[in-house]
Order: sequence, then structure tokens, then C-alpha cells
Amino acid sequence: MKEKTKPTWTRAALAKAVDVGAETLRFYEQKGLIEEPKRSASGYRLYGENDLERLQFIRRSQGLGFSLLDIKQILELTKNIRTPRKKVRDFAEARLLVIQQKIRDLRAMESALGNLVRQCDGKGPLKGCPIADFIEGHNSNGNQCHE
Amino acid sequence: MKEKTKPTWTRAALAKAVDVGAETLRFYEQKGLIEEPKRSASGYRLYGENDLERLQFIRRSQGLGFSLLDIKQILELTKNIRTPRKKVRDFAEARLLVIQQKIRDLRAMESALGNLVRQCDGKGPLKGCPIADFIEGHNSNGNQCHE
DNA sequence: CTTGACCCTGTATCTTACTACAGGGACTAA
DNA sequence: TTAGTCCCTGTAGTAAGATACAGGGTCAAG
Repeated sequence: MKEKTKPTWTRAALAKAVDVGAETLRFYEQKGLIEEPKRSASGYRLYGENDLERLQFIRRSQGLGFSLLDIKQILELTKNIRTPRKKVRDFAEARLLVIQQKIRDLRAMESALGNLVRQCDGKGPLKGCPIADFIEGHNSNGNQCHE
Repeated sequence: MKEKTKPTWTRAALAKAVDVGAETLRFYEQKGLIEEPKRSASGYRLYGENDLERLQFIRRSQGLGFSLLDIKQILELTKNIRTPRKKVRDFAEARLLVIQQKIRDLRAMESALGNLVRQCDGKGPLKGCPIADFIEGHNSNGNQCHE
């Protein structure tokens, strides 16, 4: 419990630092995604380093397609040192499967679009259309494609 | 323009086949994501194979984090054989960048969670906590973790 | 020839994740 | 001391993506 001079932010300052709206911080607080911050004498919220980190985690996780509820659960699980080991492990394993499936799906789409970009280079007729293939569920039939 | 006996579905049947609610089909139709289907004499919607495929594409794309608007745009682009080549290519290229970034982010999370699963195997103390690392923005400091 | 499952239209409601007031207090700079 | 810009609380509104409901027509089985 060392007590070095922790930097603090006001609401708008923290919001700016993590690139969210100031109101969003109040919203996250209501939803239990961030802790209730300390207050100044006049009742202003005063945020610390930990709030900054937590918010950055929230935004990164959202970017990966997790809902605020998902994020809340993983934060609750991991913030508590007393959480049983197995619970954290099971949660992480379940998430891992979801993530791995997403990666597989994205790679399929990447490959389909990558082919399109390579083949649709703007000249000559096409042999097949990877987008059309993808739309039709990865059946590789040589359709006509974009003139 | 061959006219083989195309299978048709009613609204509920198609909805079941692609695992969405029946009302969702009407919603997608309103939003222009699927074409207005043919109607029976009494006004019932009659869907065909192409509707099935399109809906499967929509659901896959949604699973990859694309909005209905994104999906509508790519469908509109690709359905029209007359779409200029360059437009399709540019769109695909932009999408490709987004997809590749998502894959990178997901892999970072996969790796963090994968480490957690391997290290938090339920026995002994931990050297570090990959979830905590991820929360703190990939700084690898050896924190305590879940007892 | 009725019952029950489906269909039609139009509109209303719900969830998630914000975003925007309204009405008032606090702090800073001139 | 008076703007101007922040802050407070509570509540209302928005956009996306469905999902439900009201009031009625259709159709196949028994």
C-alpha cells in the first residue's frame, strides 16, 4: 500500500485520455464497469491510473466484439484475487474457443476478399468471383463477376 | 435463365432453416437486405434458394462483426454485375484491412487467454497473470494472480 | 365447417450502448 | 463579480437490430 502522489483526472480529462464521451464514464459507473471514483470536497469525481487502465481494457475488448456484460464478468472475475482458480480457467477457456472460431471465420473472409483484390485488378475478365463464392457459402463455382 | 423446379419456403420455414425469427425476415426485407420475395395468390411470401444463401451470408457476416449496413453495401455492390470493377476492389481492400486488424487483435487476446489457460492449470502459484497483463495493456509485469 | 397453425399489415416495444437535456453548483480568468 | 467552462443529479432520447402485438385472412386436417 504505498502512497505515492497518484495522478488524478477529472471526468472530462479521463474521457479525453481514453477517447470516450464524458457521459460514458457516468454510464459505465452506473453499469458497474468501473468503480465509483473518489470525490473532491465539492463532489467532483477524481479518477486514478487504475481507472485509465480499466477503461483501456474495456475499449480494447469492445473492439474485439465483447459486450459490456461480457467485459463486466471478466473484470469481476479477475479483479478478485479470491476468485477460485477453476472459474477463471473455465471462463478463459470458453472465451478462447469463441475467439478461435472468430479468427477462423475472419480468415475465411480474409482469404475470399484477398482473392478478390488480387483477381479483380481492374483489367481483363475474371475466372471466378470470391465474393460471390463467399456469399454462396464457399461453393467454388466459376460465376461471372463485375463486367 | 433455366426454369427448374425451384424449392420454395414459407416465411417460417425459411426462418427456421437459417435460424432467425420469422419476423426478422420481414425486417430484413424492409431494410433492403433481402429482395421482396414472390407472393402466392393469397399474398404469402414464397422464398427460394437464393434467399436461403443470402441469409446465410448475412448471418455469417454479422458473426464477424459487420453491421447490417455494411452487409447491405457489399451485397448491393456484388449483386450488380454492372458495378465498376474499381469500386468493388476498393471496397474489398478496405474491408480486408479491417478484417486483418481484427485478426491481429483477436490473436493478441487469444495468446493472452491461452497463456492463462496453460499457466492457471489449478495447481501451484503463478508467475504472472496474462489476463492482468492484457488488462494493463500488454505490460508484462509479474503480478499476483488468483491465489 | 370449424379449429389451429400459419400468413398478412402496421405499429409498438425491447435491449444495448450511448448521448443529450434540465436545473443547478463550483472553479478560473479578466 | 461576472462570464465561461467545467461539474453534479436525474431523466429522456437515440440508433441498431430485432421482437411482439393487434386485428384480421388462409388453409389443411379431422
